[in-house]
Amino acid sequence: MFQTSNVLRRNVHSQVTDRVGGSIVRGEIGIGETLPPEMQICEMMDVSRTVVREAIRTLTGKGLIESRPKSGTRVRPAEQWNQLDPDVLRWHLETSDMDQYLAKLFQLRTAVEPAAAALAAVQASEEDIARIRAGCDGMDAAEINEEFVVADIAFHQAIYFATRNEFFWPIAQMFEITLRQSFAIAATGSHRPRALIEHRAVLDAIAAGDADAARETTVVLLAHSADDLVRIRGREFETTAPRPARKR
Amino acid sequence: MFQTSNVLRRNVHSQVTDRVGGSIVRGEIGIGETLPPEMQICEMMDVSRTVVREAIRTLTGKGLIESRPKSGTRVRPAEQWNQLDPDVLRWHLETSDMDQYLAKLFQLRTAVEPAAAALAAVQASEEDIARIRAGCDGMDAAEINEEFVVADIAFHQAIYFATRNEFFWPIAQMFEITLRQSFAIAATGSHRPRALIEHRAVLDAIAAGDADAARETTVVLLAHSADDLVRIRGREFETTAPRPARKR
DNA sequence: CCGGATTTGTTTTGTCATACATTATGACAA
DNA sequence: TTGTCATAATGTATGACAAAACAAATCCGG
Repeated sequence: MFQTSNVLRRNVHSQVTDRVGGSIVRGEIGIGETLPPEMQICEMMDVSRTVVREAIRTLTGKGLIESRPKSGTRVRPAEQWNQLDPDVLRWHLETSDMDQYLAKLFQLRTAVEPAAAALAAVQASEEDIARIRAGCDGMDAAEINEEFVVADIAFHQAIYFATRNEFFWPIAQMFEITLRQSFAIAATGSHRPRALIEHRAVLDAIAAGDADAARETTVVLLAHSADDLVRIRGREFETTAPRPARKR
Repeated sequence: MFQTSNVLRRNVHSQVTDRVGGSIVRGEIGIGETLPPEMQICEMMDVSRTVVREAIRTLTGKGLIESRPKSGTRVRPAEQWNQLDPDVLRWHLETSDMDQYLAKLFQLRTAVEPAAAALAAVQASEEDIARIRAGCDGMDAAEINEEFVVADIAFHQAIYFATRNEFFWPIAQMFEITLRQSFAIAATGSHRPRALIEHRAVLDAIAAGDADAARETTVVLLAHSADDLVRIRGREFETTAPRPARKR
């Protein structure tokens, strides 16, 4: 329990948060179970109670646990965790593999991003559009793979922000984690030109205020990205997306 | 600054969290600005530094602020807040009006819920389906309006949970807040029978494992719900949804 | 003698106060 | 410009006490 992460963090309470949070997400403490009393955790980790309590407050804020005098601090049902929180996400990634994460992320993107693009087409300000365009230009100018991925991610994030609906924003945050974990997701080689064209198509639709076009171009873009992913990672992703113009 | 909320909470640091968090979401502290030093907040609210620090940790955990020695505690860009966090949501609701909240929530639901239903059709376990069915039955058996809304919400939440993709779950959480704030959103009078039929249709599609049917029935259900909302609240909602079978 | 309400006790979190450590920032000096 | 140092803020530790919740023991009426 409370295995030490190899990541060195600035202050002590962040480290404790990391260890306890990791243990919970990893399932070592189980839903509904109570963690050890604060004083015991202090001894286990050789830190003061101040630090332990602040870590507990952080985790409480993320919805992982809840405390009551006498009865102790219990792990809440996973359905109530802030699953999109960067830390929770990171702890998940330390457990489950990248493929599974990417599959789930793609399920979410397939659900949300077309609608987000449509919304952006209606709601985006000049600055929002400039930001999306900057992403495109960045992909264009990218020389190494890493620059390309960074610009790509910035492009997609900008679309979520351009919806002017803050409930879409946490999804954009998730790309940061993806970024840090893997640079191998970029469209490689011959696929890059096509990706660029498709990104421009989305940009143009949003800039023109054409919601339907924005949605459809995004559907195409995501479908091709999924194909690339399958090719790279060698695994089928259960998106259950309405494929753009097929049987149905 | 730090206006006292009329909500009485159990422990002191929750109250401080409420006041400071509210001030930030309300925009009284502005992005990038630093809040007063901890000791000053202590004096302002007449509490110990322990309490203030734990409140700050909570808010840090929700992505609202970040602290550094000497330079102080600054408000982070709203794009990095955990906008789906129940507390953040509540603070938003104390500021912006319910109509605006409902409109944005509906934009999100329109984007996500059809895909979530489709995913659920593929992924749901027997327990998941039983849970969805329980929502339906609850709506059926409901006598007063309040019971109907509770069951309705449980139904939709169950669909998100049935996706077996935890990234969809925080959206289901949002319904709790809606619930607490307003019971006037239910389908009223003559609309209730139709709502029931449409909910059953979604349930049947999911139970049958038919992803396409689940998606389409959900689109219809949401479109009609939106119509009801417009009728009740008297306001047009910008969903930019692909209307089911119309011009386009 | 029994059953239910009440009291008391104990454990754990919640709050306070104080002292000191650490770290960034900005001013001053080389 | 660069380096050093003072300073002001957050970070950490410790010890004490308050409050709450659960459980056991106790009291009292039947």
